[in-house]
Amino acid sequence: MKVLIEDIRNKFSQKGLKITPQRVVILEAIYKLNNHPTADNIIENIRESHPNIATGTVYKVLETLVENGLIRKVKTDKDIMRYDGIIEIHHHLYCSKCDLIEDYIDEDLDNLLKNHFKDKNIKGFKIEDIVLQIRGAFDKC
Amino acid sequence: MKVLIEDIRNKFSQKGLKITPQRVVILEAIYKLNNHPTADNIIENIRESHPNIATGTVYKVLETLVENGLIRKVKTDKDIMRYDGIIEIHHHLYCSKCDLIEDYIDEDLDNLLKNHFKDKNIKGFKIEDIVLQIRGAFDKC
DNA sequence: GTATGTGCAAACTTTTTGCACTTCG
DNA sequence: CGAAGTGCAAAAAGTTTGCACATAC
Repeated sequence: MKVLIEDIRNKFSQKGLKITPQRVVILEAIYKLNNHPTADNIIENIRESHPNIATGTVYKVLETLVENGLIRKVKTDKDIMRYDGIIEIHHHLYCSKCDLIEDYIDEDLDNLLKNHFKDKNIKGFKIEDIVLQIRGAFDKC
Repeated sequence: MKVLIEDIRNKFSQKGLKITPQRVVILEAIYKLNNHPTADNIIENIRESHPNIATGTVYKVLETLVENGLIRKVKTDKDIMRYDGIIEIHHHLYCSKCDLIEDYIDEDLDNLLKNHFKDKNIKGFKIEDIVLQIRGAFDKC
């Protein structure tokens, strides 16, 4: 994934967020790592270029990014939070043998779901979005 | 939900697990609470009848139950683990306004998915099960 | 009787918080 | 300059661990 700093700066501006080196480097790391990193993965990754960044800052920045829709939290059944730089709706393949979570994009599937829930609505509940957790095993694992 | 102690005891026996009062009361609590309780919800619930149970024991029992397929962990984007007493495949409605997670059962949907993934398989990945995270808002919230 | 399970308290991990200091715009 | 953001260190919250004791079978 090609990551342009200029794009990242624009995203912050569009949301009215101040552009700070910490925010830029954190969002850049999420895009580069692009395998649903944990806060720790991110810290490790940016320590090279930014050794003085504080853990608290990283968590605060991540929270800000989530609130502003620049990243998403990924649901897992571990007690470590993971983050996703892709904000368009997509699904996740969870490996049952290791911690790998891969993205899965499938427009046919999204259309299928859209049609299904157009006919059949859930009473007392208004759907905002649907994400599939597809659990299984990667051949490589 | 009617919870029969005898059923719970049988489940433990079938898995070769010793029947202890702690295990019985914990599984019973999960069935009774049936709203995807946290470890804390469970402890609170059983303290009335079982005031001396240790936190560590509750976590160990929960882990044993998960390993033996008697309960499931529920994926959330909070850092608190939640548990589900329903082990058959079903989907979840996540409220975007509060912490409510409701079960959603839809056989038509399951058939739709089965057909979709029969035709279209994901290369390098063998699907074990699929759970939908349906995010939205309950009218009551 | 023996393998398995529990209680307890301490430790560990991840995340949050408060406040003085700094920086962006 | 002023509002917003950061660093730091302490603490909170949730979970795990190790070991002596207790219990199920």
